[in-house]
Amino acid sequence: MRHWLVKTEPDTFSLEDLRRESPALWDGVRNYQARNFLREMRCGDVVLIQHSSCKVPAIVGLAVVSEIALPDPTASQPDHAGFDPRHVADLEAGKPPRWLAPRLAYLRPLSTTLPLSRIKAAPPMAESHLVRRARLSVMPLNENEIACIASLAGESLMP
DNA sequence: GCCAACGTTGGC
DNA sequence: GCCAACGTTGGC
Repeated sequence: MRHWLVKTEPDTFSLEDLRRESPALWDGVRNYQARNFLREMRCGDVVLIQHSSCKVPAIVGLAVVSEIALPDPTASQPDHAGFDPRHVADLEAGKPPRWLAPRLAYLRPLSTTLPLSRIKAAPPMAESHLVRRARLSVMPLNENEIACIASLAGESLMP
């Protein structure tokens, strides 16, 4: 079982939205590195939900992967900002979809939200994707990073 | 709202 | 296939 971190803008889709709509399709990812990570997700993996582009960017709660590697339907909708004709062409050609979405089931909030500033300042995070790869919206966390974040959060990150 | 980081596009 | 121009992300 792996741990992942995903970013979402709470004005668009917050942890509370996920709670209400759980399980929800995690759509709209349009970055190849992030897509490749989505492809590696497996059912039962734990996903840390991070609010971004908001007052206090922070990890706010946990979800669990409930379905994997579904074609992202928003990439097939011409009226959608994430529309990509190459995605439609892939599907029509019987090729694997270019853009993927897992389905995530709400698990629980953190007892206290954990600001990104605290996470980034922790020495074990120095080599993490979170610190080193600006703008990446889906990333795996290794054992050290999970332990570090759990310690900062003061609670378990297990399902 | 600014702007650095950095991914994508397209001319050559 | 290089790389300059351009667009987007996201912390601050």
